[in-house]
Amino acid sequence: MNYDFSAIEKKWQKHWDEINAFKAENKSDKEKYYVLVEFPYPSGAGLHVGHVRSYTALDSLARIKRAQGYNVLFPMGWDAFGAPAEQYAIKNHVYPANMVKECIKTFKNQIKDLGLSFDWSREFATTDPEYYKWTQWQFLEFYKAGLAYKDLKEINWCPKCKTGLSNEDAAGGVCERCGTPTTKKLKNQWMLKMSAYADSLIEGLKDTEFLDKIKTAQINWIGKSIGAEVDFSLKGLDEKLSVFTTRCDTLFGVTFMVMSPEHKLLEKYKSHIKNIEEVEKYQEEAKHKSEIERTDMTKEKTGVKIDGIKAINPVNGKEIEIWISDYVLANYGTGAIMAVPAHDERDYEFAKKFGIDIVPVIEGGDISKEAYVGDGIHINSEFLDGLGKEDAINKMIEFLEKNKIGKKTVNYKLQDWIFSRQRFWGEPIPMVYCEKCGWQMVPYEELPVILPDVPSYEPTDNGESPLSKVDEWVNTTCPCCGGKAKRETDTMPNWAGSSWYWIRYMDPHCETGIADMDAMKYWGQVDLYNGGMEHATRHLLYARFWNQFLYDRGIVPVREPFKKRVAHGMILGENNEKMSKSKGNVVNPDDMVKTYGADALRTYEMFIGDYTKDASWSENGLKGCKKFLDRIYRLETKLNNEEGYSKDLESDINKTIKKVTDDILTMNYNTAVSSLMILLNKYDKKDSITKKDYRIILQLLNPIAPHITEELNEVNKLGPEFTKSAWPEYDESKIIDESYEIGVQVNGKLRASITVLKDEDEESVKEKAFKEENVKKYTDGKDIVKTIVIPNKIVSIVVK
RNA sequence: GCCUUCGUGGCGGAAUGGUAGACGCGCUGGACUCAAAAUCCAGUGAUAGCGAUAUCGUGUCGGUUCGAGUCCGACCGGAGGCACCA
Repeated sequence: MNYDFSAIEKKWQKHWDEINAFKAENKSDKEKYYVLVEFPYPSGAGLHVGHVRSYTALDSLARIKRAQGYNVLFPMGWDAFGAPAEQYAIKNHVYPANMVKECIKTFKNQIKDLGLSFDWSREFATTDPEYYKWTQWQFLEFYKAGLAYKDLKEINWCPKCKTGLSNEDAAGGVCERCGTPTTKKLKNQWMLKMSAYADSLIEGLKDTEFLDKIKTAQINWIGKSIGAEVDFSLKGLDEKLSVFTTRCDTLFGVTFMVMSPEHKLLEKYKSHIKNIEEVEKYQEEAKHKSEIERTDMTKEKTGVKIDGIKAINPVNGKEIEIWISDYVLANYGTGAIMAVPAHDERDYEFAKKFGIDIVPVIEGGDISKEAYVGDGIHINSEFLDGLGKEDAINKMIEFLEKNKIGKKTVNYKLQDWIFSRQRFWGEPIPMVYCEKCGWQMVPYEELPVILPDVPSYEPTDNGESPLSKVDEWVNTTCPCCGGKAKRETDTMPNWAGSSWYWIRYMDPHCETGIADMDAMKYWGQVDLYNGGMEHATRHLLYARFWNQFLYDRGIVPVREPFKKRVAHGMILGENNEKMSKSKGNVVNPDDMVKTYGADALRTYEMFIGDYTKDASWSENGLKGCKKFLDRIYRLETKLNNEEGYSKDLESDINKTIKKVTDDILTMNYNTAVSSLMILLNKYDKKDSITKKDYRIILQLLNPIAPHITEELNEVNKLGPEFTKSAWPEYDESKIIDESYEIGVQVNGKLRASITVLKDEDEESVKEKAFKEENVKKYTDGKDIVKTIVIPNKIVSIVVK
């Protein structure tokens, strides 16, 4: 159809800009609604059709909420620190800030072309000094609270990126950025004491409406486990080796102990170890293995027996061997375990390989074949004999605590957040080191610590940040004594800027704090937060931790930042595979907007399928949606001069108002679009429609296809602009049908269908059912066992 | 291995335990046209039949129910997450 959709779209986008149609006010009598979509990384590749999907989805929701009288905050900004900009800088030897500016410009233009109702007056980038000033300020808050500390730590190290990584960024033993297997490296790092919030992060989930799978992912990541710490004394030494166990009831089955190769006691008692060379060789090997190699479960167990040191089992005084093996992790529990080969698969495998005793203490299974990990009655366990698992654990803890050889303990997989990166493109950590005074905070009036330009953006081979080469920046004076001091040259991780950005949106230009308290109190929680599943355990956990900390410091008024979290599905290529340049299946939203228009692209992406599930792209599907909009356009030729709704459309119209409203607010966009298609089909069957008929279908479609609907509403003089109109209500009395066509089943098989009045008398419905020829055919001459009439639904006849 | 999910036409996908396949794509036939595109009309799960209709049909096998895509159990397959966490 030839109408100039590009001109129409441009016209309305310009108009909305001019009248500030989507500006959210911080002072309002209206009820607030805060919709947030994760801000994008403005990469050079530009917008992806996946962005269009989630942005449009939340946009249509925001538009309805506004029309329903809410003061809606729907902001957009840029998460612009991080790898791609830095990679580009390294390659082209340019300061990343300029490149980032260019990318943001492109991204923003692409987003603007889609007619999304973002409040652009609140836009910012995490790389703006006005923004990262406050990121640095908050770091100092962590420091003041004792939750930011520098520590010599075994950290995850990516040999390719030459930087340290948090545990979250090195999940699975590979670097999140480049996929290189990570190794361990001892390094002085800034850490945030996230572990202090482990329980609080689990507890807080109760106050959110996250999807269960997101909650589960977080709970698993935090990995809380309740057990006991038990002290084993070392024979002939005034020393004890502590272990953490969830099964202290199996203590009588302990036949050896295993320390991680990194365990501190190995260094301390070096002189007592007769085979120290062998031990050190093993330690060296473990160090050079990548995390993947170390945690590969299919590999055979390895280990070295420590010759010269033995432990005493505290419950029975038996002497047991101590081994070192890399299947024991240094950073979980105490870094050492008590091994119960009879009832633990890993210990069993180890014991079998090295010929260590296996003593069963729980009845069941056959320990000559495998470790028995099931429940059962305790045996060979003196005072625990005859007890079940729960009782035995309780009794043992009581025993341990009474004899001061152990206590009940809780352990978490969640570690402190490694917050240092030896990279250039990140927020400088605002700390100064003075030989005399130690670590000092950069004074508040000197914030932000501006990221300077450097001669080279590459990470250095010695594992220091490129910033360390900028002498005039590094060398400074100590805020405490005024003497010579050096700046911290590590930068913050990519996740820092995104850990509080939703707060800044509430008051983006605030100069006295991260945001004004009144603004934060007004906007409160984000009502709906949309983002990818890949952020369920990283961004979302960091952000919640950060916010809970701010809450505890009295800086923000709410403890949980996000009320509801939803995740969109991916848009795959036409070949059902993830879109990628190498597969050549990337669809560029710009091209689609040019060819079919933003409205058609938006409608298609809403229609493509279940919002939360992956869907594959189909250009024919997009064409179909363009056709739908063309048909909507053509309705103008059918306008008559009658008032109100057409009588015969009233019921359908009211039903559609209800359906579209409910569907969009519950994010069932595909069925919202389809119900509008159904309504259009009804309109098309008629010779003419009224202005009111036309306006309502345009208004219902407006949140999804905002430009063309405004245009048609205007040129046909149907009513005020939709951005200035209240969302329509439906008339309950009009959506009730007067009659229904219902099925008649005989012995569960459909044999006929009859028309009945609403709530028609049961006897009369039965009568109609039995009058049907095809029903008679299956019931005549048979015993009618029973007849079930479900009002307005179905008649079910059972015969014999 | 554990956890979470999902299995419906040629395709994307609809279905509060109540007439499976809405809506869209594609395809077939027709109208309009010199022709094409666009548009409009009709048809479109499989099998049999001119047809009314019948049988089969929501991954497989069972179960509950008057009635199961939907609930329960076992299994098969795909996707995602976790995984030597003591």
